[in-house]
Amino acid sequence: MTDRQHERALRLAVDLIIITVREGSLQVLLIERDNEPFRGMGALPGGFLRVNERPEDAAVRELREETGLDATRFHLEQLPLYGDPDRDPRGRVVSVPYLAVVPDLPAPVAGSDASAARWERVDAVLAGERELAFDHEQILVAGLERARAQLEDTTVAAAFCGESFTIGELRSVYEVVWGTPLDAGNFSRKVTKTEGFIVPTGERRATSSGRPAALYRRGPARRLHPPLVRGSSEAGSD
Amino acid sequence: MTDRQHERALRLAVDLIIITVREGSLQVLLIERDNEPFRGMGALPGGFLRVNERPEDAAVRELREETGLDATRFHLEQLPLYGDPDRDPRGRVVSVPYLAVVPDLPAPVAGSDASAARWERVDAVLAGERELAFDHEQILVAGLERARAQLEDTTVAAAFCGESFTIGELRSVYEVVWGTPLDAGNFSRKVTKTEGFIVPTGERRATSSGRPAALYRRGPARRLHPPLVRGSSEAGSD
DNA sequence: AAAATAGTGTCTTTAAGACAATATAAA
DNA sequence: TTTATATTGTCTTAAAGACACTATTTT
Repeated sequence: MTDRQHERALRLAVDLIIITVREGSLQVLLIERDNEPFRGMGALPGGFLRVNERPEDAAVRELREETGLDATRFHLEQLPLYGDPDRDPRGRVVSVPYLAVVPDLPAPVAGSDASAARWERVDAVLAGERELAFDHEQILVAGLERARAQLEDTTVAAAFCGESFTIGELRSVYEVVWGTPLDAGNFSRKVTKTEGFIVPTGERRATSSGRPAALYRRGPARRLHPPLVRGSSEAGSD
Repeated sequence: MTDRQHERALRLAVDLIIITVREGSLQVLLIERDNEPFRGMGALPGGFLRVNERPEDAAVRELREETGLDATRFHLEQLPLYGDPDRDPRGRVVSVPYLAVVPDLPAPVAGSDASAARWERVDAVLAGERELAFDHEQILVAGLERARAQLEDTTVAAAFCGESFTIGELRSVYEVVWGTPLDAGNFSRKVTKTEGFIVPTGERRATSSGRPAALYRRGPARRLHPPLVRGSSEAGSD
């Protein structure tokens, strides 16, 4: 078998699904492509793997280059790759998606390469208001489903919050990401009784109105047993 | 940025973690390498992706070439890839693992390419009795953990069994894969009451001794809710 | 006081898990 | 009859879920 790699060299790309909860909605970090193909369309941040570079290192580097974010502060989870031969018109590009869940950050773009990086509402993107380049919508959908599943049996929801947060804020993360209301009382009991999920700081925070809530920070536990199952509670305030 | 891919071309390989329950133990399909590097050592079946080939198609092709098995009959699940720059002494090779759970098959090797394919006990391999090439032991361990987790909330255990099977055989799959005994009565109730997991054939099968068991085949359900949780029952026959 | 949100009490239901009891076969 | 495995019964406990109720703040 002859070595004809030069005919159509295979390249490996990393793509980043960076999601957060902002302004009461689930949002994803997108860049605007300023090169062909798909010029002007939205895309997940990402880029090609360098020779002798580990995929995860490439993900951290690309995120910094394109958005100014420091991914070493977050947990990046590698998801199954996308490798259809014709998924990229530029040639044979296999994409490795990385998922990160981050708190509401002040501004995604610092003094960065592609300064067109910005948060966009996931519901708007999936409703077709913002068309994504390549198969990035498909990759995004898979990443979202993964994140939703992760909320069930990991403590990753706390990664959506800042350093300290109230139980109501944490519940809001679940509600926004899952798109379903949860019973406030039952949720409160669940997270406080799950060893190591959240630890009280002793302080309180006054919200706009109502009784001020106790503040917590993320605990050492990373897995939730028993899990916090989706599609459970239907009760809301209305 | 210059295009210097030819310096060290990146290749994508697929590796297959094919596991089964045979002779009362969990076994994995391994080949013996007859080329350098790692000549004579065990390895997961696999090989390089061809240009314009989808990764999953490559997995099916390599499995057939190396072991004679037809992977289109099984469900192949893609796992996170391994891409450290120095994981393969031949060059820059990124490996995509695929996991498949199969019933006890008559003989893995037909008239195949590498006729050295054979089932080996997972416990023996992990005990170091059989050293694996590359980082295949690490890949195997990740695949096994994935399979164990899948037993919890999917019906994949039935894929370890033949066309028809008894509840006891299904339970044995769980016990062998998880390495823990389960309570026969509780297990029986759980799987029969989970809608769509197994459907009775109406027949019975006489085992070596004892009351003959009813036969079932796999049902349409693919997910288990509520899940069948590991580390649950400690009770066994002794 | 009224409104709003935080957090607790309590009841019901579901399911897990332990383990006894029964059923049906072979030796 | 003994032994072995299958299957059902029953009780206990853990946890989810519904929802009423109390607590503490702002307006």
